[in-house]
Amino acid sequence: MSERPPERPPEYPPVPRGPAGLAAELRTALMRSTRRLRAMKSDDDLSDAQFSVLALLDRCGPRTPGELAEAEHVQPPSMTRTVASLVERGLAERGDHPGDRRQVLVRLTPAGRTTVEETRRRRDAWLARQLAGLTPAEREVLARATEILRRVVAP
Amino acid sequence: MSERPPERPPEYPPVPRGPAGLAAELRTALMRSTRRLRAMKSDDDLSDAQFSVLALLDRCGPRTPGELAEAEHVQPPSMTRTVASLVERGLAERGDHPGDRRQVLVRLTPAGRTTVEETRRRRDAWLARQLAGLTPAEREVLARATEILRRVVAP
DNA sequence: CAGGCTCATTAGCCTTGCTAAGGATATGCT
DNA sequence: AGCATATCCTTAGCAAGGCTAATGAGCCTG
Repeated sequence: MSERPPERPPEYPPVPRGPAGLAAELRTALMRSTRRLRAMKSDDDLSDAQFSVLALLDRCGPRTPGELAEAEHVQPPSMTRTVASLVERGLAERGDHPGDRRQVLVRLTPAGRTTVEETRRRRDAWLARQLAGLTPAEREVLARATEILRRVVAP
Repeated sequence: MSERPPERPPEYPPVPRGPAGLAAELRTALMRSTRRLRAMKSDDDLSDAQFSVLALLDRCGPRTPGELAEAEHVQPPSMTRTVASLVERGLAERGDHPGDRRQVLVRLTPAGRTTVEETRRRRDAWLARQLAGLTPAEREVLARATEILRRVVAP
């Protein structure tokens, strides 16, 4: 087996074009990119879970905790906690659900809306810098890949 | 502001081609894809952190905890714990470092090698099925995007 | 050979996932 | 109507996996 391997890991293999091989390389690239993006957040930032819910509320409007849990692929108690942390910070608020008093409608506060926009800008800054170093043709490939990914992993 | 919004969220906007706009849409697509992939793991599977280290050891050969921590963008104590869990499961083992007895070399066991290959196959299966439904041209776009992402987020 | 540095580990905290269980409200059946 | 069941959110308690601070072993420099 490999004893002490070379200092620099081997060059990347070419990306296969068939579904199985492509899946392996694409998955790795997606995971690593996401990890890298995640690492760019500052310490006093919102957590991932918090920001994700905030962004969802911003994009889709008021939602019940159950809907949020389903959208985030999380169990309801986890969402209860995330929502509670947002409410504590004054970024969201719970309100009555019209017509079903078991349910609750979570909505952004004005502060929440501001925060989501600021955070988004900040988180995108690093990636935007990297993309600025690419050629227009390369950005075109990424833009088209984005569209394909949206469909492939559509909820 | 938006009161009870439409049931179906609005159609996705077109993906901008400039760095800033592209960054926003690309980041979202990456995050969501990764979340979706992550959700595909079965319950008795390795955790993300565990699998990631196992895969790294498989790809790059024996490494010290410190090197692993750096590669995973994690603090050393976190890696100590992850490595410990892999050792407990019999998937990795600690061995002496030649020439520096403070350090430790973590390496895969044969069981670890088998596990990483199986897990990889299983995790890729879902994505491969989705990709099989695309046209060759679309897969070509994803393959080229993979190559670009590798460079963009390179460690 | 003494002091300081590096590496791994331990201890202890926090967040965020989970399941199980509980309370309030809605719904459906008789 | 009245009671059983279902649905929805929440509470309680556990586990995983981040983090920092502190510890101990081994290396190295002056």
